[in-house]
Amino acid sequence: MKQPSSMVPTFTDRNNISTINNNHNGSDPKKKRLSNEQLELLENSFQDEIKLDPDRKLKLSKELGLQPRQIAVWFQNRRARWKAKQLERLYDALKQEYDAVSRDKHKLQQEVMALRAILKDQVGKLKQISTEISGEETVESTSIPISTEINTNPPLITTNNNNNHNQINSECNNNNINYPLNMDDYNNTIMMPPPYWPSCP
Amino acid sequence: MKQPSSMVPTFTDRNNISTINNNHNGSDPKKKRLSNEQLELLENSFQDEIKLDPDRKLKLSKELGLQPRQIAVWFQNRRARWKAKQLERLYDALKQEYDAVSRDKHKLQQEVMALRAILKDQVGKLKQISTEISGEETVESTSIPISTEINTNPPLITTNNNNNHNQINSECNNNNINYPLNMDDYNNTIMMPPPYWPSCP
DNA sequence: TACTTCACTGTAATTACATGA
DNA sequence: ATCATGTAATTACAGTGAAGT
Repeated sequence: MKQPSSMVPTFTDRNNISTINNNHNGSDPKKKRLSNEQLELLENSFQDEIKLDPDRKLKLSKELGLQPRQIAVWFQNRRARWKAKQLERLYDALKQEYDAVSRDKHKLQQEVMALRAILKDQVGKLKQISTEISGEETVESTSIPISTEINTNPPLITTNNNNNHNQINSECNNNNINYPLNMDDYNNTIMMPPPYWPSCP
Repeated sequence: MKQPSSMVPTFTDRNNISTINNNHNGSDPKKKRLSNEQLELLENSFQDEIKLDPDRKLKLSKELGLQPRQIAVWFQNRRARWKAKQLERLYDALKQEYDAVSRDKHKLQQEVMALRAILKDQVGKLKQISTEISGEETVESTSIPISTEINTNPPLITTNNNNNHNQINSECNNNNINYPLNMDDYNNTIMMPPPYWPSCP
């Protein structure tokens, strides 16, 4: 139905894929992406120190032929990216811990049940014996403590079995509509209709 | 009806400000913030459907007086933001689950120890009695199962006791240097020297 | 039929700018 | 001034489906 194709010249320039591009270290008026060399130096500098003092800024500015402003901006963006990545890592680590503790809990539940069974058995024996004798010393410590209300639930939180919440995107034709996106990341995990953003500040 | 200067008090009126400044380093104001009205409509549309089909795009484009391209870009960025927020929410939820399971585990450990103590006591009694009698029926089920190697560790992962990994930033003078940023989020949790990015092959 | 191209979608990463503390 | 954070826009890549060959 929609086949006008009379739109403005589409900007879908997926051409000029010069594989290992970024060879233009000269003076392009439109130069957007930083060259690999520049990136490498910036990256090294970042690894060295996540913060940028004015001296370093000026030094990098000269070395890379970029405006000091660009250096500052790059560092700010880099820190933001790093923080986002950090959250991701944190999540993964926590997930592992959670799984481990979950397993432990399950094992302990099994053990508690087993111990209770044994204890019951022992108490029975003890009772029996003490009855057989004469009932001289009735066992008094039959008070098996009641389990202190622990959730015997299944994992409860879904947390997506597949750990990789990043990059899945393989095939996800949910219905007839083709969604090139992983709905995995959208409707997954738990509740929450789209969250209506922190709507003012 | 609607005052042109500052309507919609629900949002911080940044659009007013944007009319004033926009004079940076000798560049014309190309960057444009969307008006609150536009944002509201886009936001509502986004809440309605996180994905943008061409029809809606055109419709919004006309309604808001924006290029279709801008609508698409806005939705893309909005999805990215939403996903980041989602990860944050996921983390918080998982953290809560983790804490709950941790508590359960601890309780179960206590219970196991208590049960073992009782059992030991019972077995002792049983043995004593059966010895007193004559030793006719030595108790055979003395095999208390060995705890199946469960970590009795403290939390192990730090995961920042304070749940709010966002916005802490209160005071974190780690050493003498004062970092205006929450080093909480930087050097916290675990290992990992700054991660040396996927160095772009 | 299969293969290639085109037009478009999407994500992910980047760059740059704006604002508030 | 810096920084964190939110935003807008750009770039690069991948996937899809409808032609065109």
